[in-house]
Amino acid sequence: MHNPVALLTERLRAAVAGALGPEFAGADPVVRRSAQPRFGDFQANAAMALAKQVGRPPREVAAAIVEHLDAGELCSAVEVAGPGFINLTLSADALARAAAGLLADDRLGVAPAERRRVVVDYSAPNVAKEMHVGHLRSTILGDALVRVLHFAGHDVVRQNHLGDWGTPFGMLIEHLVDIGEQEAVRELSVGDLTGFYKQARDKFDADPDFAGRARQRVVLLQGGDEASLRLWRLLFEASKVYFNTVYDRLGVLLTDDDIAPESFYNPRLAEVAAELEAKGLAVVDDGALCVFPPGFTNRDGQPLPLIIRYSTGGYGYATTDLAALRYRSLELQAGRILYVVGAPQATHLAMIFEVGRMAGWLGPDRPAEHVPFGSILGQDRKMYKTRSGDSVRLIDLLDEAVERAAAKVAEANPDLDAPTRERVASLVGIGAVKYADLASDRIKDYVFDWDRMLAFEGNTGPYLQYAHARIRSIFRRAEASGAGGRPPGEVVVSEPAERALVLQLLGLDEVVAAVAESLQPHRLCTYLFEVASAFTTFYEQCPVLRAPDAAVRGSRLALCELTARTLALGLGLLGIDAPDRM
RNA sequence: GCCCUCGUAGCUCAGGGGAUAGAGCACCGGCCUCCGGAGCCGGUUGCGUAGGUUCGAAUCCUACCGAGGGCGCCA
Repeated sequence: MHNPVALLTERLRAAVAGALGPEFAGADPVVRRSAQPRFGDFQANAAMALAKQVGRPPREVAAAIVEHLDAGELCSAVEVAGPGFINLTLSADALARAAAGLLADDRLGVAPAERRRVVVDYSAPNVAKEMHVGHLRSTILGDALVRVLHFAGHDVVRQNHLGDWGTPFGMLIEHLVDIGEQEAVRELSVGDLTGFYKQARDKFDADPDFAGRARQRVVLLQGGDEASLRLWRLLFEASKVYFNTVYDRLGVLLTDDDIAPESFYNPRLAEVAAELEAKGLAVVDDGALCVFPPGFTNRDGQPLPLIIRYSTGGYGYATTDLAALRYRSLELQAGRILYVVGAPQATHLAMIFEVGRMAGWLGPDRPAEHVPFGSILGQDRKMYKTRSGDSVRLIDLLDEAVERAAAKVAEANPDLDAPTRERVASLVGIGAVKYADLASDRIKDYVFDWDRMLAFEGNTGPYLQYAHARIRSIFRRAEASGAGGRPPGEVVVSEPAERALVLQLLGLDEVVAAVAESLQPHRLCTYLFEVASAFTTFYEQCPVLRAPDAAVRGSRLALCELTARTLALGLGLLGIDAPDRM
């Protein structure tokens, strides 16, 4: 245990119980990083609230807590300040011991969480349809959350809920028949999905004959017609090839094993409908089988239905979503089910979850959570589009990112050989796009801006990658000078910049736990940026290679090592690679 | 009409019960012959509005204003 907040909370908790009686043993001491250095490293803010409860002056309560506090080997100073804050300053020894602990720990102090099976639904592109910026957020956020949850110690099950079923497939299959199987497969697998879909759509709208064939084809397909299914599989497989090239480019963890498409649930739809009916939850309304979860109303204030079975007898996405929810809960045995899906689907998912609870598939011990996110906007504050008004193809966006990054990298470091430069450009370009997406609170829309995301200054991916590469270069230089960089020495914390850096490095456990709980990767981004900032100050004020003596030099190299590892690990949890040179 | 989300510095964003609200960019003025400026220091400007809860509110609640989104057989 290297997490100072956790350590101090434990000690303060005992002190509160000692000072005020065992009935207060459960009270949260409210330990936080201090707002300013003159208030110490941490502060415990519980005394004011507790004073109210026990009817004693807050400073007196704070003093009593301090009196009962056993933190001698942790703190060099403990004092009551202001209205009743308890300011805690960690001793240099405690900081040095904690830093040494981090250095010896592959997990850099991150304590494993109580293991749960967490199902994460994300990405979910549509077969025979282009991946665009909307899929970008779900894919990147989902990937980062999967990595964080896994590292935190959970058993993560990825679910890529591909859109591969429904009415559009009639027209897509007929279009495939029209242009020939080989040509269709070629177009789709190389990524000309926009053209393919649009042509089918145009014919559907313009040609009544084609539209009729398309409708007929849907009936055949959903009726299990083998010839139609074979054509449908062609579409599916070709699209999968394309999706995998995009995923590969993006560097996300999704594989074919994670694909659980809509069609996977087809055999379960009738079952779901029957179960909801049997439980008395679903009723027929206007010929459609519906569930009316409480609390949802339509325009006219009437109860809003979740339609389980259309009056035509077909099933829609609501039923598929319910079948998926049931599968994840009962068959995958999920302890937590996450949906990384855009904010506009909030009402739909809330209804799905409510029905899931009514059906007994969800409960307090197995919750489903919507992880909503906002839209990507252009500089005009409207949905990010190309100049011609089309949605931006994800693959084009990634190409442009790498191209722009290549120019930046060539400028920053002209000495890199061509293959390295190419590799670094890819890591920096993709990293920049990912980081820009992850760095602000996901619930808000964010403004897409190439210049800002690729800047080497500010809270950006390239800045953090650069910070990491620069630290690695210190070690290369140390080794080249023959003085030897490794193994790093024993940590000694004396300078203010050193203690600030160590304090920051000790915060990883907290932030990883916070991200795993709140599902907000931007907190990790903020943390990493603060690590890099603290390092910059340290590097500015504390000579490393030209330190006054070998012991100080060894200690500072150890701090460099810890910082580099923290940055690399943290970026890795966001799905971003940190090259050793760039 | 009802519901959801958002509104913090000129711009892009953190902070989401605790002390004097921060960062990057932009602007102005200084500094450093520095381990690859990821430079450093100082200055200017801000919590949409009005109430309420609280020892304490940018943070929680209510209303209003503004922006975006959703609201029955598409997914």
